[in-house]
Amino acid sequence: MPYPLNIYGFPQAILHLDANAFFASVEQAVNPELKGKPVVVGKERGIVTAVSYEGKALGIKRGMTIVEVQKKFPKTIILESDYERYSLFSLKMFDILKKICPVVEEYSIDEAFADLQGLRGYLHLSYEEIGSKIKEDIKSTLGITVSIGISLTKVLAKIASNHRKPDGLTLISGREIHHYLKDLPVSEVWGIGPQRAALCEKLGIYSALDLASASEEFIKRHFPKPVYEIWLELRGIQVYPVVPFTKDKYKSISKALSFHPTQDIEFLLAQLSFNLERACFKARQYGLLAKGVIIFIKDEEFQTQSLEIKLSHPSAYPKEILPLLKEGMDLIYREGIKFRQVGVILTDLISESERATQLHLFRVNPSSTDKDLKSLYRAVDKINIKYGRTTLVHGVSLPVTKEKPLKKGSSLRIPFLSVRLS
DNA sequence: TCTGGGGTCCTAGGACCC
DNA sequence: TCTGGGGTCCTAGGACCC
Repeated sequence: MPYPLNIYGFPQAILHLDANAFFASVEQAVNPELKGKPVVVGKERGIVTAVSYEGKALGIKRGMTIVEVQKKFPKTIILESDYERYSLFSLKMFDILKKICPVVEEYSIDEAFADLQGLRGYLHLSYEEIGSKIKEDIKSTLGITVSIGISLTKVLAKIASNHRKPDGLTLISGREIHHYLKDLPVSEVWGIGPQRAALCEKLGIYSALDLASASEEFIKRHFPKPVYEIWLELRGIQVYPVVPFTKDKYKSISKALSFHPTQDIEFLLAQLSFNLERACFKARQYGLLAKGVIIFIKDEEFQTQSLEIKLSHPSAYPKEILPLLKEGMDLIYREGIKFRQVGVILTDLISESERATQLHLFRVNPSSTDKDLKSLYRAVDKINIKYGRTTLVHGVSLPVTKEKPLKKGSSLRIPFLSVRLS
């Protein structure tokens, strides 16, 4: 098993931190009475979004319906999720991590990577001691446990943190890699999903070690680039860097909702319009404008069709964009076929300030309609933030809001906006 | 759990241009 | 006018992640 690099120690190291059953753990930390008991989060959605380890031991899994849990495991404590609380814990958890290792990539609400290169000498601690310290600090401060993996690359660090949990600490050095890959199904490697796993199997690759042991030439011939990168990472060669910037800019913003399959074009357009409104609302909240919009529809067989529309100027205003989407919809809608989802993606996002600079550069004054739109939507946003997101919608979107009417809601049409009064 | 929503990145094929 | 090769850019659709 040739591992050409990094077998003599740890010239570089990446740490992966994974909070265990995060949402449920936070609830248990906040309310000590829940400790040691099966706890499930997700009451408001009707399906399980997180399960405490006590619940997992009983056999409760993510995605189960709440009703099923109540019936089969009546002693389970079922809670609504509280994202603000989880975000706060997440923030504090990452702060603790950053205090010890400054180069941190916040990967998701409950996961992070850290670059440990050079830290041993600086902290006078071994990698193992660094990992232990992080775990202890998080446990004593926040009352939750995390699993930590340390290895040469992100992919290996992921495997390490996953190796023992909850509350695990696993180091994988270069010369130990094959021990950890030997019995690991290839489908459990980060970046190998169902499709690539199936391709692996067809080629006689079953374990992560099978993949790592294949020749470079073989990998390049049979797999797309991402798998080649994973192959390198499995062999201890860093491809994916730790990116320590907090993501504050979106590259795209999408909104889509599923519904019972239908061919009712009015309804599909309403969905499209409603999704556009939601996406634009989010873009405006972030001060972003889109230069392009993609619309997509999924039929009953989950086949997707999409169409990209370029905007003549950056916008986050449904009034301007909607007519174009209607035209686009005509192009991808097929008569006699039922669809289960339509969605929009705002792409090529730029910030409003960039837009302003561009206007300045080209000595173009924002037209009065531009300003009107801006102030109109500013007012709309204000109302929707205060009274609920479907208080003010475009008339076209109305069939969607009718689908789930607000209590005591009635509606009133004004030229292109509809007002729901409650 | 045959399929929830919101993201990112990759790729194959066509258009267009020397 | 036709043929050929090669680069770049764009678009639609996949695949994967949490």
